[in-house]
Amino acid sequence: MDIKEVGKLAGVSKATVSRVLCNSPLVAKGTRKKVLDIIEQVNYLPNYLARSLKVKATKTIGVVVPDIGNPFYFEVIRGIEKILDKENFSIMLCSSDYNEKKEMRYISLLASKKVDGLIVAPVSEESKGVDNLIKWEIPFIVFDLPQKRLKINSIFVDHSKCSYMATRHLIENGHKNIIAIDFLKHSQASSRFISGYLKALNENNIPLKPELIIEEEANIMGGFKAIKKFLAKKTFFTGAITVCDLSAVGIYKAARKFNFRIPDDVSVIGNDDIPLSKYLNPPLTTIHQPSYLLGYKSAKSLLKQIQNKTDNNVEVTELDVRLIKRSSVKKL
Amino acid sequence: MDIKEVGKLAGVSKATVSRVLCNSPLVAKGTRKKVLDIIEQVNYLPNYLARSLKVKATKTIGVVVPDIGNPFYFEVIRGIEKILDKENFSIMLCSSDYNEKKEMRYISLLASKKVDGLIVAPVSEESKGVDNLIKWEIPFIVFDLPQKRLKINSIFVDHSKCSYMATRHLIENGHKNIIAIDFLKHSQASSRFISGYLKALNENNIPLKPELIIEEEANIMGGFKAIKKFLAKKTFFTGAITVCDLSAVGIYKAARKFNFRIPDDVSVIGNDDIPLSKYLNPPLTTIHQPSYLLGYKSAKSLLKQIQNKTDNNVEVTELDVRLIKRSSVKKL
DNA sequence: ATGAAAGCGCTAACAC
DNA sequence: GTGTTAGCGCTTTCAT
Repeated sequence: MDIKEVGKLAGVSKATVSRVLCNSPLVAKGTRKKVLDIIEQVNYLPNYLARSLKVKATKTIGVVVPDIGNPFYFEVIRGIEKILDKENFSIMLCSSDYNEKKEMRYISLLASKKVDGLIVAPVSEESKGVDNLIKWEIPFIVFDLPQKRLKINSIFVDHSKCSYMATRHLIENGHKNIIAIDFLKHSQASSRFISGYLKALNENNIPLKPELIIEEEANIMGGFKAIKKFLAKKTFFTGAITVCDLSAVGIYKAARKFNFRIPDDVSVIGNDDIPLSKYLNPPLTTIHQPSYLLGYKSAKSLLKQIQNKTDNNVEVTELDVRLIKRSSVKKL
Repeated sequence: MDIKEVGKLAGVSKATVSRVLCNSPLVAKGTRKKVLDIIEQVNYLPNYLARSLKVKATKTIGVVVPDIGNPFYFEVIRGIEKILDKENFSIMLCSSDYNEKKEMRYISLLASKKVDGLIVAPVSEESKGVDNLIKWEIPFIVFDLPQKRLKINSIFVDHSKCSYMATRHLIENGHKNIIAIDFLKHSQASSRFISGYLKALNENNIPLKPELIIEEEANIMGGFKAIKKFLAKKTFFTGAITVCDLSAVGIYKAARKFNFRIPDDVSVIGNDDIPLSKYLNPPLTTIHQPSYLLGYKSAKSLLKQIQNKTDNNVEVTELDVRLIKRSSVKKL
């Protein structure tokens, strides 16, 4: 069933049907009703594919995040959804699994599907996918990880600041042997998370022990594995910072399994402050990141970009983070 | 940049370009290379919109869930994503916010965008959106809430069984005054959650007190509000069952705010067993639902449906649930 | 092995 | 106000 057929049944041309579908004022009241009745009757469903091909807009935007299973990104997506829904845009969601190849593939895919724009949380600071977006002249905005090449719309949080604050807080509480659990990089990108950690150690004249740094998947299992490895190597530590709260939960898991206590035996500080962190046992001390806002602002900015094609000035916004003290850190 | 232009640059017709794009064997090796080189050179991006219009398939499926912010649905989506990704399908994600109107709107939207199929967790047992899907002859599968009209592909969990098990467990622990926090219905649909609760009370000769039943949004805030209202009315209770773990967390929140203890003052049992429940303080006793599997199986079944158009037998699968005893219930 | 041409379902410019 | 028509960018017969 297409507009042509609807037109035939209503005794008008397909152009007229199209007009009533688009709410064009150029159609007589009676005709409109006639057409609408037929549409109702035959349960006609417009084909947006055809429409999009013609008008060169799909009213959908693509979102690619590193891990759809992380509540942090969920919050971001909620923020995106909130504003996109208002403007009748749909979301196409992809999870790159912290994999640059996959990220690249998804970005191409979404571009081919002619999304009107993309919101991407790149896996590295030099995403090849982002380079292509520029080449293809597709509106997009990057969040979470700032990209090194400056002139790109982005809104982010300084990850090195997060790890710096966490490490410093631990140091202030008398900790010197602090492990850092970063996310697993599928390339040898430099890590802002580690650089903040280093800075804090440095400022306090604590020599770096490289064996205290580890990379694992940024989820519960990853955090668990990290601790398992440290324990196996009999590494001594009293504090831990993690790249995300989920990894910190992995430490909680390890604590039950290997019989150590948080914070009595090890103090832990997470990063991102997912909604459930405050209800953990013990409530997790963490660095709060404005995840919902990250999504909200990204979507808003992208939409603006899509709507006023003219306005080409780039916006780079850094959002604040703050330390949330709860009960997973003990003073030595 | 389109295939015609690419063809011109490569000195062939657009038909030939299309053939190399589709990996057709009917193109000479040399020609293929020539075309591929140009494509690479000019950074050509195929337009899947046009392709989809022609081949009548979009390689994307629509997913509509009641609440994208609930980790339970996240898990489901992870399961869906897992298998769809393997088959190179994309996901269009929508959140109906437990609102039937919105659910209907999204289903129409996705249908208009010509998704190849839909996975929907309907808000009610008689979803109007689902009715339309049948009319439009679009492949789909329903999960979570079984629909009353039988002949529909679905895979679900019996919610009345969940609440029954939870209530019974509380009764076995000596509780008689048990509140039930259901999700907020925007229509007056009957609730399977409540019916299981009723059944357990009945079997144990505990008279129903209607004032112990409440409907709130199925999230942390909703659970919190429910308790606030009970407290305001000085309702007496020692146990609580909730429609999802997030609502149970709302009780945890209320416990801190209003100074009661879990499980000493009130025992609580959640429902769905989100990944973080075991790390809560105290670890939450709950009914485990196979969320990831729900998504995984739904996607698998939908894909089968899409691929063998012939095979029209419907599959109705009920998945098992089980009580997970942790530490949020106290024996009276 | 390649090209010409029809057509997927729609919109919009143009004619009346 | 309404109809006719030319595309949007692609795939796919049908010729050659």
